[in-house]
Amino acid sequence: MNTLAEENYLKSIYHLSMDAENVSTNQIAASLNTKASSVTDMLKKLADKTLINYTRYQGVSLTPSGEKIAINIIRKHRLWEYFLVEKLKFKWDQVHDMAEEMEHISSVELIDRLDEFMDYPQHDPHGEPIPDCNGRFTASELTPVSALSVNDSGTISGVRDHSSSFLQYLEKQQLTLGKRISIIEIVEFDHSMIIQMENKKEIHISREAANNLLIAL
Amino acid sequence: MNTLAEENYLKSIYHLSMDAENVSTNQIAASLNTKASSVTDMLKKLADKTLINYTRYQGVSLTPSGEKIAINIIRKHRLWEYFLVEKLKFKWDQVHDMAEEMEHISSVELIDRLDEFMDYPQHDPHGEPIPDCNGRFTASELTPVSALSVNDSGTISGVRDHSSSFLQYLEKQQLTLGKRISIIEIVEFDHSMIIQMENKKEIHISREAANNLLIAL
DNA sequence: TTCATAATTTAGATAAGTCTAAATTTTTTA
DNA sequence: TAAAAAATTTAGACTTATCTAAATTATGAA
Repeated sequence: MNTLAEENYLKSIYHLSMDAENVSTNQIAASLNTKASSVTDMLKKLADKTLINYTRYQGVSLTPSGEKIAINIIRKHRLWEYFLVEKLKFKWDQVHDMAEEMEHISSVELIDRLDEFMDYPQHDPHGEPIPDCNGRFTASELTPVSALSVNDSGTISGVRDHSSSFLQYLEKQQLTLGKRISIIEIVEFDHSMIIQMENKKEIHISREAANNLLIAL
Repeated sequence: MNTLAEENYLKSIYHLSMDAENVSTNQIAASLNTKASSVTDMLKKLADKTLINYTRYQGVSLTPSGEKIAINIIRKHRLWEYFLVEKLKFKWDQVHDMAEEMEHISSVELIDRLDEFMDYPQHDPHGEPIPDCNGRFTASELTPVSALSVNDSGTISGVRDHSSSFLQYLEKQQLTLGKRISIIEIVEFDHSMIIQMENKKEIHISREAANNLLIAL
């Protein structure tokens, strides 16, 4: 088994690998709120266990076994988030920190039964896909609202920013998962957008918000 | 907040305090599978935090704040055990190790909502009482079967030994919580007992088993 | 293409929790 | 009640994961 710290490093490397082939020491340090020197120490340890590919000064990538562990942690995180929202009625902006602890509960059978109990959900409360018990999942093709043009429309299906301030803002504007929206106007000056909800209500959102709100076309 | 190790020490001291006023270093070491010297180190630390009363060579007891923490961990342990059995359909002999990890999830609101989700259960799957959100609970008066006399009867309401071997044995004999039994005969030679189930079936159990099976009269 | 700057690694230290072996205190027993 | 035995504590060491400060390597701008 792996320690809690090791699991957090693997998860962080996995997430950072979405954006780049190789992940840098500083990126990991920033994402885990530690110092680069601490990261280097841990990278050596993970490389010894062949969970990552690491050459000094060159950044790292996950090996197949490292990736498997990372995906399993992410599966647990997302299933527990789903549980917290669907069964315990938490709001989508409240569940991250709790799931951060729960993702380290080790039992495989527990998580498989939880999955079954909730009827095999496909997405967590923020629209992220939930890997199945074999680690397989399809990262659906989502587009940021900021990439749309006037008259385009789609269904809100995810967020890039999981901060509670952003999630609470969306909640207040009723910009929640599953809602259909269409683009009414794009303000040339600051790239803010006016969007229309199904109930015809119009909402004005910043470029920043549009960039972090994801749509299925 | 307290570390995982601290929480486990407090819980152990709490349980051991059921049998004796003051708990000894060796008792704690045995219950946590560590060495007495490690226990001494931790006792100093817990005493510094005023979670225990400790004088060298004299054993320890919990302070009110230490007891509060211990009871909270036990509440979490028992609620998660209930969840695992009632919602995820685990057997009563499978849940201890999982709950041992889950009891350290810190969120108070999480555990209170879990309690509500399950409709405020009073007992865990082994018959142990579940403290409420204020830490209050009534340790019901249970009698070991071994203390009964011929013709006495009662309802199986708890176990002293939580080992999976004992629990599996009980399950196989259908000696599960809620079943009514009565004493038919006590064998003088080895103090084993012949008991009768509601369906008239007779079962022969050892003194050892009778000692670990608890009855509400 | 060289040199300043940024990124990364190494060296050495620290804190938590554990251990073994030795020293001390308490308890038991003769 | 004094010695032997048992229980407990102390001393010193180890591991994991972290840190700061210094050294090294890589990168990018002139």
